[in-house]
Amino acid sequence: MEVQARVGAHLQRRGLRWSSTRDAVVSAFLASPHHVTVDELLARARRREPGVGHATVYRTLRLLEEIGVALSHRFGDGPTRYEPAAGVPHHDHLVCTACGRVVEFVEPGIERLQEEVSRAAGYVVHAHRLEIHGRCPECRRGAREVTA
Amino acid sequence: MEVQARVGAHLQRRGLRWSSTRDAVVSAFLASPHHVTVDELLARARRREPGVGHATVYRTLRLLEEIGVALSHRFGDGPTRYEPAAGVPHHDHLVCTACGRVVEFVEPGIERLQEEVSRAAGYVVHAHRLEIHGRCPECRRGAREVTA
DNA sequence: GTCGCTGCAAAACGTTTGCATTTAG
DNA sequence: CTAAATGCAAACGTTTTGCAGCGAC
Repeated sequence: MEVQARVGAHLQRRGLRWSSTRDAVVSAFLASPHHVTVDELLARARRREPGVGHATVYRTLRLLEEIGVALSHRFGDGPTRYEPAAGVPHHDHLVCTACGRVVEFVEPGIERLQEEVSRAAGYVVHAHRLEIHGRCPECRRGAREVTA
Repeated sequence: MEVQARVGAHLQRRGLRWSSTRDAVVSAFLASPHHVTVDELLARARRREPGVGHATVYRTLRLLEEIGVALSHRFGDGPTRYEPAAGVPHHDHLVCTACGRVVEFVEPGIERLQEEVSRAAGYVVHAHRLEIHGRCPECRRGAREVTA
């Protein structure tokens, strides 16, 4: 597993350890769809390691972010959501304001213009984040309610 | 004052009232720089009406957002920040990851591409939000620390 | 045997809400 | 007089932290 190896290398380099709990959380993360919440991850990790506490999930996710394997987003209100950063090309998000569904998209032109703007302002870019909020096609017909 | 009139009209239309506390908060908001926090607003409002509670600031800000006079942003971690929505053209934000400074910019090409992406996906856009995170020119030279 | 990791509970944080009271209309 | 608005404190949901014990190396 590519990602596991990458995580392992970082842990070793920093004198950190590989535990079965950590393995359960990382595996849960890798097996999850994009934009999972900590609670969803906790439930999945507990299927393998029933005693996992939620603090551990938070701590592990922070580690994965530092390593560059996970990305976090806060769409609208609720809890922070996580997605893989490794092996997944950069993309932006379309968020439905009615049902909460999130769609990913890539628009090279936008990426390029962002680079230009940043360069012109003299910034060294670390990250960027674009969210478009609107009603998705399904929610435009019929009174579907908020689900996610 | 244009904005005050707009707020007044909405209040009347909805059977809401214009109190001196509300006036203090709205004035504080209008007199503040962009991207103020609730705490900053509270401090400023208290200069005129010392007893204001923070719940009132939150409630008033929510009202201003509903009316379309204020916009909220959550850059990175901290508290929600507010800026005027009326009379200020749409813009995006460059956030310095070192000092927290926020610069506004407009890039019509990005706006246009966002519209195209949304239309292609069948979404009806309500809002969009683009943040670019990086080191600002000042923070690139010298080890300036996080301030905001 | 070290020192990092863990679960738990408690704290922290920003925000919202319930309620008794005040106040605008 | 009615109902909206207020301040306070308590509640909320999410995330972080302190700590004593456990477990990897």
